[in-house]
Amino acid sequence: MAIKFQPIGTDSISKRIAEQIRESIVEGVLKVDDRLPTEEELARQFGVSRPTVREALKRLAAQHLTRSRRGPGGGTFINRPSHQEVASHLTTASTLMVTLGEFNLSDIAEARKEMELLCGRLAASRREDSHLRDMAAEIEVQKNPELSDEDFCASDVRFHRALVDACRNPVLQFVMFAVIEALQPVENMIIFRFRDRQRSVVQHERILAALRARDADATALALNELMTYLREQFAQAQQARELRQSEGAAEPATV
Amino acid sequence: MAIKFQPIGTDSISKRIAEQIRESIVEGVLKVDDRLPTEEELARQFGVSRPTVREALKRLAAQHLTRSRRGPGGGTFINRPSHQEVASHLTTASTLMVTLGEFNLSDIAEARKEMELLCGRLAASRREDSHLRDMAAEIEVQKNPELSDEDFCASDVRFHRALVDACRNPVLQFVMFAVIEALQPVENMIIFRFRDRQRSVVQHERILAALRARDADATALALNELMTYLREQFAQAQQARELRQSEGAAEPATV
DNA sequence: CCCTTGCAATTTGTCAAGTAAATATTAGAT
DNA sequence: ATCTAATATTTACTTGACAAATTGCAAGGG
Repeated sequence: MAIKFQPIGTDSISKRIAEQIRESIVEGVLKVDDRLPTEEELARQFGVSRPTVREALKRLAAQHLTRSRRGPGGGTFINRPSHQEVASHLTTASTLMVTLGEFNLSDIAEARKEMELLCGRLAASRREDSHLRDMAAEIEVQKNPELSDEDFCASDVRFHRALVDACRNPVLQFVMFAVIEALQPVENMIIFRFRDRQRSVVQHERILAALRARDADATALALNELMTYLREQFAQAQQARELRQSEGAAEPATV
Repeated sequence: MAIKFQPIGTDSISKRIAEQIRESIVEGVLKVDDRLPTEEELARQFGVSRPTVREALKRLAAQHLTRSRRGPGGGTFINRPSHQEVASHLTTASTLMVTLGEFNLSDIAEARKEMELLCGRLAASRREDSHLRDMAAEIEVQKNPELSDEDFCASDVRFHRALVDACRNPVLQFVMFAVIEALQPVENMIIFRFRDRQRSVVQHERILAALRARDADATALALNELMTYLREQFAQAQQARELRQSEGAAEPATV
């Protein structure tokens, strides 16, 4: 008898309570800014103690599904999921997956290349003058030779975010922000010892010119060159990092 | 005096504790499968009570950063973030954002079209025979006229997942699963009253044939047709839904 | 009459101590 | 030697209480 019984009460009470409330939200029973009953009332309704209810609410709060305020008129409310919060959540998750080696750098770099190419093509026809201004401003920043590596990298990220913004599709923006941000710490730590700033700036200017001319093919071409270049640098950097790590592992005392 | 005072200790203790532990994880102080001290010990170290520590741990558990087991040798451990868990998290978040109108359908449909086209192109050169088999199997399922609308839709999702799998980039797979899944409930509820199954199956077969021939352009062409067709159906469905909603709002008693 | 100040009520936040349940280890029994 | 039962450890949950924050109202002063 190798029947697969379904696990019954394996999930903890607080988890099941959180799950129940979450489902009420996605099914529309609880709407945005609705107020839940007080913790005491919830505890009574679920037939559990208040700390248990609180643990469930903390689970939901950790997912930005609810917020709580003290005092009269306070309580626990259903949150509208904001792009930023969910995106930051996604970003930290993806960053963690990179640092733990769940995704490797070349996979992310490839995904970024392909998706940014896509955004670039769309942006060529949809960009507004404001996007061009933002990108031009970042290029000016990047020309400053006094800039620290970190600041240069931050400006680079802003440039690419402006590019992605110009494609005017919220879903692509959402995803790309996470991908770009997930790569940033690595860029910060690794890339710049190999990277030629001047070359990046020239590429950025080519991209900007192509976007200004609303030329999708030229945009894709310039982006493709930049991304290919970046991927090479990544590969180099990753090799260097792996080398350093193995050296560090062999001789951990030299810290 | 319009000085902007910075909020001081506004964050709750449990939140700050969770934050501190989370940072230890991302900074690599705590590694995967490391065991945290017992709740009692943590409470002592942080100088707070055990329920407070527990709330912090529940926050982390909700993000799949930790897991807990009872008994000796039990405790709280650092989780390796699994693709599936994080993806499911992302999926529910994006589903919620769709249902709450944070993203609209046409934006998602466009993003899906563009990204799936991209996956298709990559898949043309990278697909394995196993992917072709999976897709062929789903097409066979879809040919069965006895199939319920729901089952047809589920098979459709599996077909597209197999297609995305064939591009062999974990990051793209990760993102696409969330996008495809986020659209599924809507497809389930709306699409099929407008959709011609036969036509979908024919398109699927064209895509499969193109992939089998490793012809990226043909794959993209076939996918583009299918996706364009789908987007039209979406637009139609959305209009119908909006119409129904406004009617329902005008006459809410007829439920 | 209006504005400020302070008090009270409400609700989340935290604490304390203890019981229940699960599970790995160890000792014991067959 | 192998299976079983006791035990210790650790999380899961309960009960009851107090602290802190925030809002609304009311009283007092201009």
